Amino acid sequence: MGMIKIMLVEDHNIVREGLKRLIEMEEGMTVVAEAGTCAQARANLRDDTDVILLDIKLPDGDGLELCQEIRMKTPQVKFIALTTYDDALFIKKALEHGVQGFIPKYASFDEIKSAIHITLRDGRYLYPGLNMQALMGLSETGLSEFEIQILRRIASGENQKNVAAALFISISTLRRRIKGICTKMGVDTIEEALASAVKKGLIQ
Amino acid sequence: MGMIKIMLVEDHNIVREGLKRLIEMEEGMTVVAEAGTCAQARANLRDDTDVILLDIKLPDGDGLELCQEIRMKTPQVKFIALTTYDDALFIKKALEHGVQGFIPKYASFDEIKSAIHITLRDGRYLYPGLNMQALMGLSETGLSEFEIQILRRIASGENQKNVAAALFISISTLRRRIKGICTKMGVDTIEEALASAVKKGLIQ
DNA sequence: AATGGGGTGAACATTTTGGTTCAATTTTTA
DNA sequence: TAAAAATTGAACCAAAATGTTCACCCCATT
Repeated sequence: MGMIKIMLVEDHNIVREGLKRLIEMEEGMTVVAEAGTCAQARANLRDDTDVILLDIKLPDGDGLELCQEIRMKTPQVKFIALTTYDDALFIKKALEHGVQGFIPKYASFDEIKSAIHITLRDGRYLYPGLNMQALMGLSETGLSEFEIQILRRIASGENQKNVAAALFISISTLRRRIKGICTKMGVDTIEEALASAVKKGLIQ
Repeated sequence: MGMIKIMLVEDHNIVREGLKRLIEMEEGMTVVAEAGTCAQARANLRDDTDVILLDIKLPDGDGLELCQEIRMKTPQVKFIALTTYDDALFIKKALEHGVQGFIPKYASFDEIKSAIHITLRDGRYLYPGLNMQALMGLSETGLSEFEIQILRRIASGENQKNVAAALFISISTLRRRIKGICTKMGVDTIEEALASAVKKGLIQ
């Protein structure tokens, strides 16, 4: 019959066990596999899975790569990412990796249930508040990929001379871009910009 | 009878609902109150609560201040903090605010149950792995409160001149401390140190 | 063809930060 | 107490980052 087969990939046992009990209490849903790491997910994946509820951040790697990998093997499976408010910026990237649904952890279980049903029916689902949040998060910074590259390199200890060389721009331009970054982020120093960028998950 | 009355303070609805179901399934435990924010926690607090399972990070403030506040009113209540691996550094601070128990979110529910029982029996509980993790976390950085102050100020956009003045040390000493911070953190630049510190939750 | 905007690079001066050394003071250790 | 070590502050210099101005090129508009 039409039992929805769900796999849980989530490193927090509390969340995973809680979700499992909640799902098992529902009619028409069952948890067929669980994993707390990317490695476990690869091992425990079952071909007949309908939906994978996936935590983006896993102890042994990025959940998104895992997602892309699994979709090669089992294209029919739908992914729903469990995000936190901090992860809103990842939505764009997650979509590129083939995640069809997004639901924040602060959502209620009823909302998760409908997320599962709607994702299976329509092939996609975006939690109502997330869309705006993501846009807000992006417009707050509005940084281009290039500007984020600059931040990443500075955050990894390179000086401006090397950053400019690595990105094939002059020191002048680099300085202009840094100033632009600070303006966009509404801060005064590159240090403040870095702290803010890390907080927002723009750089790892 | 000896029913343990539990309050849940946790902003992620999934976690909270899951915990609630898990607890309600247990003999001898019941959830008497819930909250997703500090404000809700103040409003929903009941005098007869035995244990509060508390997420440190809440949308409208620090769970630790809330903890201290509630302990004034209802001293008999025991607090168990739900931490993530990133929060290990907060253990020391949390202890000062009167948290008696610590359990990471990646612990299993069975471990949470025993955490609750042991905290009530002994007045304290520390998840086995956390102690070492916390020490590792601290030894990884080993930064003093003063050094963290420095990072915080630089991260908020102050230049070294102002930081030194604000902390009543000379520029020479400040520079020495900054160098010490970089050495301790194993990085080359203050920018890299900042990025790392934000990642580790040392500064907000 | 002329105009103007956006982006880039160079060339200054100035400020800020980092490297090094030395003297004075406090704290620890023998 | 005396010696050694750690901490602080000052001075000087080098390096890096920032402020400012100007010229150039590309491209779209007129």
